Amino acid sequence: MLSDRSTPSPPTYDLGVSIETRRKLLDGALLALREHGVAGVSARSIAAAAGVNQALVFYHFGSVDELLSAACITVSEERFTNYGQRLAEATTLRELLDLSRRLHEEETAEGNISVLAQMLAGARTNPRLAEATSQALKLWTSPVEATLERLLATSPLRDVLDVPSLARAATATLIGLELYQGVDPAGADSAFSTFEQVAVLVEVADNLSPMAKRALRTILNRRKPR
Amino acid sequence: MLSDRSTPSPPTYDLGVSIETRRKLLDGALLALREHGVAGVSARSIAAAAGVNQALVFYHFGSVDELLSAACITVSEERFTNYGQRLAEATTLRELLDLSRRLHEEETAEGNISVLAQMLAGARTNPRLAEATSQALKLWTSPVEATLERLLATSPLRDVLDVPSLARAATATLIGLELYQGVDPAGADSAFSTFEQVAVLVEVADNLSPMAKRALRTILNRRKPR
DNA sequence: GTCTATACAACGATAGAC
DNA sequence: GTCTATCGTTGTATAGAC
Repeated sequence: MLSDRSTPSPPTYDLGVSIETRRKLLDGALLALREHGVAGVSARSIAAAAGVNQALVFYHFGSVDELLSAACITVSEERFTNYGQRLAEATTLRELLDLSRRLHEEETAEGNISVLAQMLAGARTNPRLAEATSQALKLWTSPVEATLERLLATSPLRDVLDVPSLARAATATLIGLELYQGVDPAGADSAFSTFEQVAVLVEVADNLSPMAKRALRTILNRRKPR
Repeated sequence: MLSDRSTPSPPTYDLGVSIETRRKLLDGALLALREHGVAGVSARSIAAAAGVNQALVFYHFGSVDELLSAACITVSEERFTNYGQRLAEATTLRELLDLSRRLHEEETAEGNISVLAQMLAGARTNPRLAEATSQALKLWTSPVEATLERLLATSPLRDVLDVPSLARAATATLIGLELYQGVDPAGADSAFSTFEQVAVLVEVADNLSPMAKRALRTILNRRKPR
């Protein structure tokens, strides 16, 4: 962000207010998705959440799917910057784990994981949503992937646990837990703790003595699936 | 199953064909849910999939939500029997893991995991679906939970990895991966392999020498979250 | 760019003939 | 129990006034 300039100019350039409206629609889409889910989201419910006219959905984005796609990608891009910087600071698996928990709590509280989960559910039967969600998900996994890659660079687990796959598996688990939350909040919380305990197991394995590491690698490779 | 009796009697008691129709509707609901997702499922799409009249949805189940709920619970109950028996045969974590993979492949192929995922997505904004999905999910986790409980009875991991939570975490992961499959099939596959590798890590930890087990337990307890 | 008005399809749900 | 027919609502999408 550049430092502010003199006069209290209006928030945007005011090209006929269109940019503000686009912004409202993008936010409204996320709000509606969180409130009604992919099953209940519509041009009307989005417009209501955005506080604008329903016809503007089609004027600015052409269709509801297109708006949902744009909203999902936009929010992911905005979050991505924040993520990358904070994850770059982690120097051990333990720090990464602690940081991940905090980031996950933030995103869950803001409803962004919920948005992703709903988009993924819609993506199963809607190619347009699938395309957009795929892009959005890459934005979320890539900083985690980069961090893992860095921290596991010298680990014996590296050629047993494929790093990109590990990042994806973790992402999938967090999304699964988000959905689980809706039907069993207490159970989802304790499941989350257990997920973390298992992650600690990875960390422990990574801190083994050189001899123990070699032994572990042998065992894991012997049982490598597929 | 009792052994068959003499005459080739009709498949059901034929109380005006109603039971057959109910069955068709239940199957149709699952089919429609798999094909159109929770966002696109409707009384009409279900009736089409079932090959019956649309009005019968309301005659037999009162509402679409009610039918979806019944379908989800019914398919889970039917699967539950199969599961319980096969899981009871596992005598080691390794066997449990292999069996789980096979069961998961079967259920994914039949589209049952997809149904569960779509129901969970809908459940986030629909209390009726939430109630039903909660019941259905318990049917899936409980046999896994019982098996884990049995196999980990004497494990040092037992008071660190809460067994019911472990079963839930695994379920959530499988559901998350199912959704991931829709936007990145190759990525989801490799993520699944990694999930299994991590599971093997649990198994390895469980096979440690008594002394190593104690040391591990100390580490894990020290880092117990929350 | 934004609004009102409207076309038209699909939705849940019910009434009534069979 | 099952069907046809239909009501009222809500959905996407567009035309045209402002």
